[in-house]
Amino acid sequence: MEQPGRMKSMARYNAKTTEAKWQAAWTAAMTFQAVENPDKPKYYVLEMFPYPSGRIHMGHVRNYAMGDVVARYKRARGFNVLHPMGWDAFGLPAENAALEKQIHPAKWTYENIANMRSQLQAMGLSLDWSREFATCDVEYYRQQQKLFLDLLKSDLAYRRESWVNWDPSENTVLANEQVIDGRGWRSGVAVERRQLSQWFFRITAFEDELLDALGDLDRWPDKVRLMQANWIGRSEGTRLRFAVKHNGAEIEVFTTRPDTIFGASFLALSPDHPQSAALAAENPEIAAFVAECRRQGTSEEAVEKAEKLGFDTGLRAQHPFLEGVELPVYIANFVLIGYGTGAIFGCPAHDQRDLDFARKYDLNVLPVVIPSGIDSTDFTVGTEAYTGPGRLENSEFLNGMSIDDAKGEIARRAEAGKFGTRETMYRLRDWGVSRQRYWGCPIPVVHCDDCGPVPVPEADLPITLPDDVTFDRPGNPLDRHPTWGATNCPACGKAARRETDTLDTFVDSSWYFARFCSPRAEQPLDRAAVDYWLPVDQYIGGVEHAILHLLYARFFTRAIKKSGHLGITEPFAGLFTQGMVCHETYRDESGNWLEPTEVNRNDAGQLVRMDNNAAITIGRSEKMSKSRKNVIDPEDIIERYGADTARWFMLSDSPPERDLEWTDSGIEGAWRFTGRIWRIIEEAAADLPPAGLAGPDHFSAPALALRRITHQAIAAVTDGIERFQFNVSVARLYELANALGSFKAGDGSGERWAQREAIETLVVMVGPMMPHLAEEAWQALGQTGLLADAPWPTLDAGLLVEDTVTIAVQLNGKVRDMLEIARDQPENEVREAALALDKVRAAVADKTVRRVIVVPNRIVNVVV
RNA sequence: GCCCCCUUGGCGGAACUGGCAGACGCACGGGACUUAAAAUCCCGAGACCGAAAGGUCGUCCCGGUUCGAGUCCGGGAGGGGGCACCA
Repeated sequence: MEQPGRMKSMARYNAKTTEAKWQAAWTAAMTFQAVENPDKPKYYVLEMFPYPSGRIHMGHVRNYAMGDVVARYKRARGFNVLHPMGWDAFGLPAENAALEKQIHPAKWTYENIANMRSQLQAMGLSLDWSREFATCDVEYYRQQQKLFLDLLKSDLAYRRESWVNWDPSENTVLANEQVIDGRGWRSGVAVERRQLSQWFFRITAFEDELLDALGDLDRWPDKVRLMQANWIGRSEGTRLRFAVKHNGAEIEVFTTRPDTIFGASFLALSPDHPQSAALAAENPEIAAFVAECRRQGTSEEAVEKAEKLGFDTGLRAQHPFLEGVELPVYIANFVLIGYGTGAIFGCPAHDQRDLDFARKYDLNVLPVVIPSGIDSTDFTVGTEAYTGPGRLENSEFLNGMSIDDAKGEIARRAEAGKFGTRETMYRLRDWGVSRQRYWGCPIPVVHCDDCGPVPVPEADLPITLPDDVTFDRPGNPLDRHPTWGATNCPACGKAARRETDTLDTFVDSSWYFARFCSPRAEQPLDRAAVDYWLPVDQYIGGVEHAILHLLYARFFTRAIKKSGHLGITEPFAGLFTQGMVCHETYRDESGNWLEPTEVNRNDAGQLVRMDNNAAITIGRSEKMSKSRKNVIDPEDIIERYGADTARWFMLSDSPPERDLEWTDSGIEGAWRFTGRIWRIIEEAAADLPPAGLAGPDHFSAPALALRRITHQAIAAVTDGIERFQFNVSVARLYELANALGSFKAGDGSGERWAQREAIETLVVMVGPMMPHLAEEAWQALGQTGLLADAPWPTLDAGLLVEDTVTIAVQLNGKVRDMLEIARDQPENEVREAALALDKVRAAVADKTVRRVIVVPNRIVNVVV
């Protein structure tokens, strides 16, 4: 195969030198440095900042290619664009690297940043690098510590006990992903759940607001808004108190279905419920059962999927509405302590989990909601609970009511009898921000035996991480550092210990977008700068951040607004979530994954191992990942084809929100197109009229036709970018290039002029996607300024509409013929013209025309 | 388990608000250029029947609404995502 760099044809476009040339030109002219300018409309484009893993991957290329299209396009439309870049630089991988490679997390991180920065710079992104920072910069986390103190002041940060995954052999807290089948990923030892005193942010203070405001985020994907709404999980329900028969205790349950109370056949407590603990203390069997439950995973999924298990405590609770009816009290593994009251009443007929449980423990299943049209005596519940609509039966005073009325009636009676209240419950829990790790922002608090936790005075900030730490032993290096933790209480002066927890890295990413407005400010944020730039007009990133990062950032914005750091409520006015980059997977005969570079196509067209020509198995396409070895290194691609080609391929074909399939032929096609554009320009440039010349009054037919195509392309490409359909914009650019490729300019009036117009339009509109090639072409066309500063082409709407239209003529809904007719003809004329067509006459023949539907300029449907 | 999304030629996909399905690209076939190849350029192409003209079928499956459905509604199948310490 021919090497791209050694093409012998007339196209001498050299991506490597050209890209470097224009990158240097943009830097020299400080083209992308953003300066506040109240006279210009601002536009803040932001891609989710990367974790500095050391190398960019194709997901980054796709993300930043999209963001750059928006940034450069908005610049061309006259906006003052802010497009910054930084590093989400704290987190676990640096500590893992420290452990594995004996390299300090800071050194590892900053080396990675340097490497990735140069990789990103090779992409030719229109970034303002003067605003760059990393969240592990002392200056950044110093400002973050101030924000933490403000959260403490406004009572949005607090401390309480909470459950964690504890690895007893490594003496460390594990992330969920570090727990595999209930065991620590490194130690292989069974993980325990343990309570630890930890810091929390009171996100629940904004739960209603965070939910309700989703409705106004109309430039967010519905999917993300729905995921956040489900996450917050507001539900209206009733809290009911049940009296326990023999010990006089009470059990409070929360239910969203109080209407089904007469179908209740048991109560169930979470294993983590205080009463379960009390019972366990007296009964070793219960203690064993609770311990068993704690070995099951903590995620909602694990809890819901596990076999429903219960333990009959022997306690009996009085039914609140049925004298003499007692319900057994179980401890059950499917009741979550974190939601509601940690106790439920079970109505098996109308809840699947309760039904599964009831079948297992042979409890009564009494239907109390009957679907309309079915007699209650005919209605039975087998293995599937009935959760649909209906009327109440078998329910005393509720009989005949709708579900909603019955819910209201129970709540009223419970409130009147003082054994229950209406209540709104949320699934959302406060945000636990404590991490027992080194590589994070130290929490600026001192623990004093007398005063308790005391905030560090602002003047004493930053609390910096000590450099002399080791990772040869498990556990938190801050905790076992010989001197770092020792200090004096800011309140009483007595000897005290520093907080050794660091902040969740989601805190770092909850305000970085605001810091970009004034990255060197002495305070966390400069009000004038954030008031000018915020909110982010277009945020772009992976859908994997749909819930946590975006919800935390929305919370944090509200939290720091309370302290006056900024004035906005919602940080991201527009959000776009891109799809992943995928590639086929390859395995050899023994099932080992193979990299694409280890695989070759043989003469028979089959993929084989490059080293020994052995057959391989091609697996389905999956997200590029190191574990499956199906990765393509962007650096190799940029080295071989150039950044423009890589960017163009990322934007072609696949809709941005969907997954993109990486193929060799796809990148080859993109690369061919760069050559094609360059040829079009080289062949035409010499014969074009000078730049900036006014057009003639009259255009020949071919010139006019080309102008129509040009302006139709302007409309379509612009629309595609505005609607985040870059693949459609790309297709329209191909069409324009195709039209130019076959256009032969003759002596007809305005033909050369129309050709220049079309070529310049192509170049300007290709600019946001392939900026280097476009700059080079712009120069070749005799332009003196930078294309990056050139305006977007102006649409002449008069050239969009043709004089005649082709109307499809249908008979009973099936297309039978076409009708060429002047556009915007009166309806009756179109109808007559259609009926006069031979095919229509033949088909109608002796039948009566019952109806003729005319859609102007589109379609005629003759119904016989 | 619960919640959500997706499904259109050999492939990626296009189709504004219910109005000509398959734009554009990839792969493929034929041709031009070339000693030859590569590159480039031109032409072809949803499937089936047909020499052709033309016809029939066709947007995962089944049903519905409508003059008209890829698009709206109901049911189903297959694939994917999220579910609280990965970032």
